[in-house]
Order: sequence, then structure tokens, then C-alpha cells
Amino acid sequence: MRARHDQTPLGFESSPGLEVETYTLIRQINSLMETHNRYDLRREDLTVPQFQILNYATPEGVPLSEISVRMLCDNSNLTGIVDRLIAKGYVERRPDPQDRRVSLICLTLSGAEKLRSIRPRHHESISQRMQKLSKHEVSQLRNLLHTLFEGLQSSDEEK
Amino acid sequence: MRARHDQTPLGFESSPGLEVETYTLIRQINSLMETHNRYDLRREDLTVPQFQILNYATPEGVPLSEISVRMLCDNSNLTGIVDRLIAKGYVERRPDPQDRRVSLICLTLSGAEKLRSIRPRHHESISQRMQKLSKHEVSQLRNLLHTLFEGLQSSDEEK
DNA sequence: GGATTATCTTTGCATAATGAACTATAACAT
DNA sequence: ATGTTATAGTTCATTATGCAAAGATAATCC
Repeated sequence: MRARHDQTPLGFESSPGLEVETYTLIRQINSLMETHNRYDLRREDLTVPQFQILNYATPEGVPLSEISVRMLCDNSNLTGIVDRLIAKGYVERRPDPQDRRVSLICLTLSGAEKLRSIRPRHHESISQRMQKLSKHEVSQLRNLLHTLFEGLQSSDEEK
Repeated sequence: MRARHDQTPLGFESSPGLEVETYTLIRQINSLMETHNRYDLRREDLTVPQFQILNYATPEGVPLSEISVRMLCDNSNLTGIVDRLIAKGYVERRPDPQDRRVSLICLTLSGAEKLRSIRPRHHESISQRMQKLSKHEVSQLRNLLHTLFEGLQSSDEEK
């Protein structure tokens, strides 16, 4: 009566194929999760990327480009976001005495305090949204995603 | 000796927990895949969202808000992207005779031709990037993601 | 029927993201 | 040492995205 579960996951029209369907689900889940995150962080006067940078910053300071590598984005993104975090008093820019090209992104006391107050609830919220999956299923999912991620990364490295 | 596979997937600093780690992988994979897609579509003079809208448009026309529901984004996003697709001649806006509020997004002949020439290669490219996973693993992954997606959607519906 | 309420789209503003160009500094190579 | 190449960060232009507000039209409620 039906080969699919119950409805075509939205995202592509014609005979997507299993891989495309899988990727479409990844896109859609990512989108829904981000919407939730945005909504949660809104009350904290933080955007999603702002919160992310906050998570990478340390009191001692981290080079901006190290953050951009970890966030898989371009340096030029971060300039503006860091500016807004500085305006809110959560991070500072400090020159690296070792290398005068780099500016270190330093978590302020206020930023560390903010993180402490937000992060546990935020992680809790993410976990709750995955309750439809059992612990074992989440673990299985993690392993599959991990393999996929490594495949994508290694194929990128070979130029 | 090690509870984790081999390295903490980047994305959060302190004791992420399995669910957060899994979500982080979803974000990272989505990001890498989108980068590939952007690169692929670049040669076709299309952006990722432009290509997506093209996939939802039909010759008969689809209401803009139907596309935004399927793309999980706001109506207001699409206005500009559709404008650019119109400028490229791939879609048209036509008023709906039934309901004068809606404007139908219609795929032009040129747009349909473009799609025909791009889509197979694009899908092929996506499949290839997932080669690290066996057919069975992809299927397993799809099922887990599908469950997760449905859980997220239903929890959204209950306001 | 007229008022209220809901829906569809666009507009304006703020934030974000990519890519290319540019400045400054560092590392390297002969 | 000097000239070349590489790296770190910013700036700018274009595109995208979300949210709030507004205008037009439709549906609903007495």
C-alpha cells in the first residue's frame, strides 16, 4: 500500500534517491533545530552564531581564525559577529604578543557568567527535542553521522 | 581507554552529551554539504536557495507561501530570491485567478530546461559524497533521521 | 451587509554568510 | 638581506534570512 513511511519528506520533487532523501532530512532537521535554538536564545539577547562564538572563546583568548576553522566558516563572517559580542560586553579583542597579525578573542567575566547561565539549559533543550529517539538510536545515529562527516572531510582534504 | 571513537567532534566545549554531539554533527554535515552544493551550482550561475525554489516551481504555478512552507522558511525570504530567478528568466509571477492575494510562481520553459540539465548531476554528486556509508547504512541513517524529523515536527504542532 | 478577523505577499531593518580585494605581518628561499 | 610567498584579519558587495509592520484580499461572525 505504501513503500514510504507515510509521506515524501519535502525537499526534492522527482525520484530523489535514498541519498538525496537522506540529505534532505539533514537539511530539514538542521533548520528546525536552528529555529528552536534561535527562539531559546532570543530571551537571552543572543543570536545563534553569537552563542556559538561565545562557546569557543576562552578567557585566555583564541585566535579568530581558529574559531572560524572550528565553525567551518570564513574569517570574514566572524568580524561582525565578534563586534556585536564586544558591544554586549561578552568578549574582547586582544593582540597576540607572539604574532602581531592575530587578534585573540577573549571571553570576559560577563561572557563566562552568561555562558554558565545559559549552556546547561540549552543542552537540556536540545536533548529533549530528540526524545523521540531512544538512547541507543541516538548513539547509532551519532555513529553514522560521524562516519559520514569523516568521509566528507577526508574527501575535502584531498584537494 | 577511550569511550569516544577517536576525537571530540567540534562544536561545543564542555561535556556535550550524546544528543548535543549528534546535533553538532548534523550542523557540520549540513554545512559541508551546502558548501559542496554552492560550489557545484556556481558554474550554473545559481545559488543554493535559487536552485531549491526552482525545484518547487511548476509550469502551472505554485503559491509562494506553499513553497515557503515546504522550504521551512519565511515568505519574506522568497520575495527577493524569486526576483533574481525572474531576472534570470527561470520563473514568472502570475496572479491566481481564484484568490487575488496569492501570486503563483511558474517555472518557465527555460527554467525547466535548466533543471533538466542540472538535477541529475546534482543528485549524483550528493550520492557520491555519501559513499563512505554503505547502502544499508544510508538506509538506516534515513530511518533514524525520519523519526527524529517527525518528532520535531509533531512537537512543533502542539503549539 | 458591515465589522472583525485571518491569510498572502511585500517592504524595511538587522543580522549573517560568501567571496574577493586589501593591509599588515610572518615565514621562506636563495 | 631581500624578494617572494603565505597567513591573519578586515572591508566591501551580493545574497540570504527572520521578524515586524503594512496593504490587499478573503473568510467569518453577528
